[in-house]
Amino acid sequence: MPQMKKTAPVPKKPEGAPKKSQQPFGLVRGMRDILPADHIYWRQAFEKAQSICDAYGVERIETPVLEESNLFIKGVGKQTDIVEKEMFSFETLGNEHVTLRPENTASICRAYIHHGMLNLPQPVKLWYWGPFFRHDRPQSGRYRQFWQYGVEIIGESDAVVDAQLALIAWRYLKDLGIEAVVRINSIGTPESRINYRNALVAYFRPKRNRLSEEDKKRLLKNPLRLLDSKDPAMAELKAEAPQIVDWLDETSKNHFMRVLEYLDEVGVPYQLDPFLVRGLDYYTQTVFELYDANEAEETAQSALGGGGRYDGLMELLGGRPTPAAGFALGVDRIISRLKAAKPSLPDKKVDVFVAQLGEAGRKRALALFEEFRTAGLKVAEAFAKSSIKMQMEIANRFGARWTVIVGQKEVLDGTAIIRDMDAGTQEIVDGRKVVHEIQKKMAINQPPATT
RNA sequence: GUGGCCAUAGUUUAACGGUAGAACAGCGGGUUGUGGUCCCGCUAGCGAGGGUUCAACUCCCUCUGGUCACCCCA
Repeated sequence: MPQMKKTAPVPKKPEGAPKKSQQPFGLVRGMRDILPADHIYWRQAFEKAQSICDAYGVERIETPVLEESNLFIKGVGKQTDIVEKEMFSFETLGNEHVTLRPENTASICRAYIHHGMLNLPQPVKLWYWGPFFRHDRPQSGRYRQFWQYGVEIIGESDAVVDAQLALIAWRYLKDLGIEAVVRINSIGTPESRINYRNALVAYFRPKRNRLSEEDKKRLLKNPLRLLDSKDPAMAELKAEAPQIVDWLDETSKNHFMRVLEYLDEVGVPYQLDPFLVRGLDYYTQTVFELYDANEAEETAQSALGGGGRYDGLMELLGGRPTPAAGFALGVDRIISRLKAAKPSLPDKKVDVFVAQLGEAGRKRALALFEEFRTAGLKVAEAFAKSSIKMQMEIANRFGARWTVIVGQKEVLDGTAIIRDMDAGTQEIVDGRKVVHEIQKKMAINQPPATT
């Protein structure tokens, strides 16, 4: 249970004063509620993810939100920002050191090893959708609990997989109406990365007095990060800086070329970005990020997702050496684009509203509702309301095409009233055939099925 | 973690050194069995704590939160 911090003693309320109820609870920093109004978008995004994964033979996996801290320290990399300052870590009552997952790739590799998935036909293709946690400072498009949709393809080293992943991510966004551009680069093998790193340091060290304080730190700590410095003075320095492509071995170069060829073939727009390095240690070879093509400049939060190959991770986590690649997309950012593009999606309208009057009418309506529902119609009600006026108002709010009214009189007569909500006309029909009557009307009103 | 800006009902907001108006939403009415318009009413607020002052929502400080930028990422 969360404990309130002990502060100054709460002053006693004067006797007889109107008791002010407790201060309402707020949200924990960086957390947020996703309200019903937004679920139209969330649902759309989720269903699209599901269908595209089905189409590509990618199967769903969910790993726990809580993992051993060491999994991430080892998997993501001790030196990374994620591990150094962004993890929600704590010790359990059983003295376990656990962490709320900051990303999913390490967990999925853990699951792959744990369940012996190497005995499955390779590659194993998995997708996930769920919440992740990073103790970052909240900002536009950045929350401490955020959602990711991701795909991992494990057990295949061919370049076609890299291209396919970028394709799936790009295609997914496009199907949702978001034009994205893939920025892509190769960082080669761990060896070429180290060589390149040394070359970078050699290049920048003589120029270190021209670097910002921030960049000086990077030069010492993580020289690759110098490449995505936003310091304008860096622009010219970067232009002359060695590029990693020149440090790739033949195999890596070849691999990268093939990825690009495949992307050309399927028409995925990409930009070569020689300065793209990613913040997680496990990447090898191909790395890519997806950006909103309509966002003029790379503003802070325009990255919609990223991914790449991580051939060394499985072994690092104690499994057999297994090549793998994947991507993750930021669902929250996608949703905000969706909302911006279509501020109001039409509410799902209801076919029929069942209105009732009097106790007998209510009983009949209860049963009638079930009849409609079983028949597969979208139906709504407000049984708790007794005024017909109120019910009509609610029916209207539901956007009901028809309202079926049963009151005392109709129950006695064995009839029901069908009101056409658009025309404002109504007719009396046989109470046992209401559902059938509505279905007949729907058939008339519905245009013939599209081809 | 660092810096700028901000903080009034559920939401968008107004005003004032002497304790707050509005719009939208919500709820209820406009005679008892009928909606979308219109009219009326009701509910609901100064983020928390401290200081200055006769008096603070209004000035000052701290905290909390939001936002934007950096860092980094999704």
